[in-house]
Amino acid sequence: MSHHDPKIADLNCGDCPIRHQAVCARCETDELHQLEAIKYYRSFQAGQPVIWSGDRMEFVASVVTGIATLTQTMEDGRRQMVGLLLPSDFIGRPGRANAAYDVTATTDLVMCCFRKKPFEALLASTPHIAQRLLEMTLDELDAAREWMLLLGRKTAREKIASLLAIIARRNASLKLAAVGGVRFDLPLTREEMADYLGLTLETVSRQISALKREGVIVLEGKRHVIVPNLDRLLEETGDDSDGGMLN
Amino acid sequence: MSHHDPKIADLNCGDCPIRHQAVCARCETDELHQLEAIKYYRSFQAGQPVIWSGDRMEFVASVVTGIATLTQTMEDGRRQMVGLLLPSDFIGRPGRANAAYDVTATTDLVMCCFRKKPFEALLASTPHIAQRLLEMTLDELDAAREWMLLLGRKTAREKIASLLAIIARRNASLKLAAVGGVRFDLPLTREEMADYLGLTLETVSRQISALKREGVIVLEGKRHVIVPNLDRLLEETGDDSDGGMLN
DNA sequence: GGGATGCCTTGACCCAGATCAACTGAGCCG
DNA sequence: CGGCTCAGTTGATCTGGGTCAAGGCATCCC
Repeated sequence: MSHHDPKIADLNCGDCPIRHQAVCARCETDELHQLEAIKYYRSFQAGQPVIWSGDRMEFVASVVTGIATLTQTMEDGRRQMVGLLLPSDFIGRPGRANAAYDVTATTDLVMCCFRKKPFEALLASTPHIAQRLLEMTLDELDAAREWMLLLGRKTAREKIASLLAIIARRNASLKLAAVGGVRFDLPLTREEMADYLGLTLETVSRQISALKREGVIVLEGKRHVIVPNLDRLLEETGDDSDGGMLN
Repeated sequence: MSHHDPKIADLNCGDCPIRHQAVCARCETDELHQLEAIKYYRSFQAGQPVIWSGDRMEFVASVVTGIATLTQTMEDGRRQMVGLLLPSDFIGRPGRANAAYDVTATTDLVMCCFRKKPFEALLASTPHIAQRLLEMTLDELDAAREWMLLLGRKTAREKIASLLAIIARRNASLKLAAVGGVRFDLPLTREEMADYLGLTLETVSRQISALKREGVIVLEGKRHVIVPNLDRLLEETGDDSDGGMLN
């Protein structure tokens, strides 16, 4: 990883790729300096655990690059992913000493960590940080509730289509819906998808094959997906067509 | 309802039953006066809709007494409850003009509403309100994630046991786990339970019958539940025995 | 009283998705 | 090169919970 980010360890907040999306988004330059004083970067390789549920957490953090997952595990091994953390997403909970979920890096990951105690102090003294964190938490709550509908009521096919649509949409917005369809790499293994969707990996595989067979998606290798017609995919998600204009 | 709350409409915040749990929990008396200036009460009868998803919302609110539900509906009628709102819980999202979910009163309900615009102004100027709202939102996010595990991975029996345990625990804490077991009334119909748990009402009914048959619970009528042995019920939830010491 | 309605229960049957198992293919290492 | 591991696919079979259908039992209203 060090070859693309040779200096990530001394990255200046002003040059940070998530400067305007993360908890620090609303900070003025002086507020940013205060955050800068308590931050440090940590990197993880794809597949590495970041924290185990129940571990003491000495920091909170923002994802800078890469993807992490939040999962819960039952004693008998059943697993449910409860969050997918993308760049700018926040990890940890102010006011809580121990992690509530397992956090794992699914791709190479760089996190911007803040020591917890001083961060909590800043939260109390810097409304811009508290406001932004509230806003982000409300967004996550909405996402969690949307996921509850998926887990409780959608069919396997709808679940897969919904997951692909979420990833596709995220990439479509960046890459301006190129002609010839949206294309992206799946950041998750079949098993991780299964844990996210409340399915088994076999069902995930079968449903992906079915969508491929019917031309809704095209696969290049196992991980690279091409969506020739995004509306077609969206129809398969079970959501109402006009993506519900909130806000 | 008016016979227990003859003067709910001019209740003073100092006498409010949720004074120390709701968004206002941390407010000093002067801050409370500011909230008091923009508040008004609204009552709903059991079964009444409070807001429909997509409706313009001119207020945010706290539940004072009674229970409300948050549900999402798909075009074809599949429904998933995504939140159960108990006294002190917060309704609405600052910064959002339209409701994202259907809100329904499942019992007679009294809400303490704040006009949205001035509430948002107070949020920005009164850190005690913002802090409390952040804390409450983080708690709801945790609850939503726990529910994701239930929806994605638990069996029908575990789902029912988990729901009963949540309600039982809430009552046990109040009524100091009386000898002879916890007892409570179910605040939800079988169908509402089904919508909460991602099941059908028939399955809910069958699993409740099974728990009754096996002596895990005792029913008095359709709605009154007695849990002779809370640990026994907890074993059926699938959660790890030592309710995971967070915080 | 009797019909209507709402909530709940129970039975019979079915099917979507889980489970169990075999197999492919790519990368990796000795 | 051959064997190993890891990720994914596919088939055969099973089953938990859904679906469809029939009743039960209060409550309410004419």
